[in-house]
Amino acid sequence: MTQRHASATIIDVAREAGVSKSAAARVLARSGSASPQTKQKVLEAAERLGYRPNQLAKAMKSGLTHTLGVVLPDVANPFFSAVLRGFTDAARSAGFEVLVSNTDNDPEIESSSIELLAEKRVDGIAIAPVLQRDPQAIARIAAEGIPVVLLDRRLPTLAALPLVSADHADATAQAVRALIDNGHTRIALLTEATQSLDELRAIAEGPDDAYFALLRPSAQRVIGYLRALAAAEIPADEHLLLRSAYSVDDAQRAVEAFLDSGVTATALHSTDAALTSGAYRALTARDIAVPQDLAFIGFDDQDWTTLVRPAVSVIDQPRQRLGATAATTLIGAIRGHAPSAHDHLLNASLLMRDSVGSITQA
Amino acid sequence: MTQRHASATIIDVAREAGVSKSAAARVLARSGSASPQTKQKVLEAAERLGYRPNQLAKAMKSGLTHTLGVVLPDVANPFFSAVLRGFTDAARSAGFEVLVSNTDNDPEIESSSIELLAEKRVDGIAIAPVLQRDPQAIARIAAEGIPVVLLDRRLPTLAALPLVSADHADATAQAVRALIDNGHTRIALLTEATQSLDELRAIAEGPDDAYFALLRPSAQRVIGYLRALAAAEIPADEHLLLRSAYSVDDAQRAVEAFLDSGVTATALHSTDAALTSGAYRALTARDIAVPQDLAFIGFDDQDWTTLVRPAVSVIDQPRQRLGATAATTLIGAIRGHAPSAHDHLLNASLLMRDSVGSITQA
DNA sequence: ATGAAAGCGCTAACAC
DNA sequence: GTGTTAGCGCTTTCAT
Repeated sequence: MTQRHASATIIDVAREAGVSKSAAARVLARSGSASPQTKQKVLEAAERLGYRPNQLAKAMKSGLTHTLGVVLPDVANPFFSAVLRGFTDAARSAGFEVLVSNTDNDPEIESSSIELLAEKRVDGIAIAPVLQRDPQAIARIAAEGIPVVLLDRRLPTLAALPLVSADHADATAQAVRALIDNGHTRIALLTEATQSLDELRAIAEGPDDAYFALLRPSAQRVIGYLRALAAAEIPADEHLLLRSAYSVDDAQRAVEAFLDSGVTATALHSTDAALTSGAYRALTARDIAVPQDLAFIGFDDQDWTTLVRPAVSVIDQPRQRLGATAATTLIGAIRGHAPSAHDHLLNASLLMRDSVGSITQA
Repeated sequence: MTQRHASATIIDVAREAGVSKSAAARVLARSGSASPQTKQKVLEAAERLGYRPNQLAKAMKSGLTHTLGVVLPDVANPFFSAVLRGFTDAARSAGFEVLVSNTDNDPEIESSSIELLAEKRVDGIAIAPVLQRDPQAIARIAAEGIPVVLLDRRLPTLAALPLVSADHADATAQAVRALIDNGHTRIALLTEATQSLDELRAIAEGPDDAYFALLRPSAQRVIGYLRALAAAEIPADEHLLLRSAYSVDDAQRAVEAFLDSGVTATALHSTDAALTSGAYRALTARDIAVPQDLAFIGFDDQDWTTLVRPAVSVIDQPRQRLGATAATTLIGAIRGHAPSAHDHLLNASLLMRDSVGSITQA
């Protein structure tokens, strides 16, 4: 079989330099010893031939490809594209390249992507997993000892794998506390969580952190809301929990319905980027004056939040840092030959802009 | 040397099945012939052992990694993240995985990225190149016969390489024509091109397409503007060419300065995503009523353009399709063993929304 | 139909 | 200090 783009091999270099294969290999890999003359002859020969080491061959010997895999729902989504940026930056500065896959939240695609990455012998994989009951592919590679880190979300059945995510509950709690500090007590929350208020309250109040940790981000955020309210002794109100599917349109509908319902609220916090866009659309569609009629805090520092007026206050997740942390965690596990132990919960921060006003005590 | 994550090899499978290595290889690769019994024994053994083909070894033999490289300025930039999405989708459906690199428009990073991809023996590389005078790394891999396609921009010294990009001149011309059709004649253009009006006009009027093709996107867009004006017999006016560096802030400053200058214009078109954000900021800062005081057409279908009011009309580049086309072009070149010949200029489209009004003829 | 053997490019003992 | 050799996992003649 002829090689496709026959570039010079170490053998070619050795022949050109008039030394043995291993002599050439030694100087090219800066390992072992070689006389100055040999060194020079080999280096010159390599230069002349435009020698380029074949990392495939190196990987076969060493078992290390210096390649990381990252499996995400969609790299075109601003959140994940920022995560990917952080991931590739950290990977590259440690000498790793990265192979990306999109899953579109399809479990089939996810598992085939993971299999492919494993066949390509990546040294580790970061996955923002599709939320499903039986993530076999992930479980399998993890069991085989390939370093894996979960991104953004955890799966109940994979509780043992390290997770890198924002501290979702705290993120939302920060927003709610800020609203409370500004005098708000009727605070609506737009969420895609589907659990009942009672169920969520039980978790929020319960001491069972293990159970909490297995919740999806959306639910953890509601927990943060409930805890912030409780800390301020503000009762939670079923009617202030606005439910929406994960889509801009549905979020808009949900918020419009709420605004039309007559339920009173002085503030609104949306707990996700898409929901935030939908909520904002609803506010404009219903001509709500922000922050006079309603204070508003969105989620994720999207471009548009500073382009509109008033500029929208948001909870900002450290997106790039999430990616970078995932990469370094993985690399640590690869280097340390030990499974990367614990979770990394990074703090989100509140970017206070002009969409929140103070309520003067009556 | 011990392998890192020793997964079963074809030898293990052969032993488990009680056949020879080559027998196992044949059934596992569905090549050559094997008796039904052998086939079954091998398949079962593979299943039992959780055999996973080692693509590294396959690649060593075949010289094909089924991996594509893509080198972009920044995957977190919405334009490039969409391009990347299209690229990975097309790659994956043809059985290729993709390795990404960010360059931040740094020539050093670009060339080292390319070298690394070449060392990993990717089958082809798509590059949105840093605009520089001497792109040695690209020239080198291209000379070695590795399939390369340029994305979005061309380099004068690499005129021979195929390019996949939007038809920049036509994109801008579409916007300008739409403004003209709505009665505008005083149309300002925000650009990062640095050539003088005379220089650009010479190219716009000249028959020298070869020279035009080597211009950077920003300049090609101005050419489209000049041609659209010329077609309507509207003279170009130096004062209507607003110059800005490639940044939101600088664009804002440029537009604000223009608005403050007293030069009259009834329409503005910004020729890039960042410039569009900056221009929009300036319009809000100066309280310009759009479209009454000024018609506005932006560039790239960014999220916020439909969140603000009035919704901003934009020129939309087929971002994902650009990426997908780059991938299929590359794959064609890989399969055909022939250098992918010609360019692909994809058409942008005008998304007419509410930021353009008609001028009633006086 | 099946097995033996060579070889892709590289590294690492191991002799000399 | 240098060369010989085996082998990473796989495909592919080539005999049998």
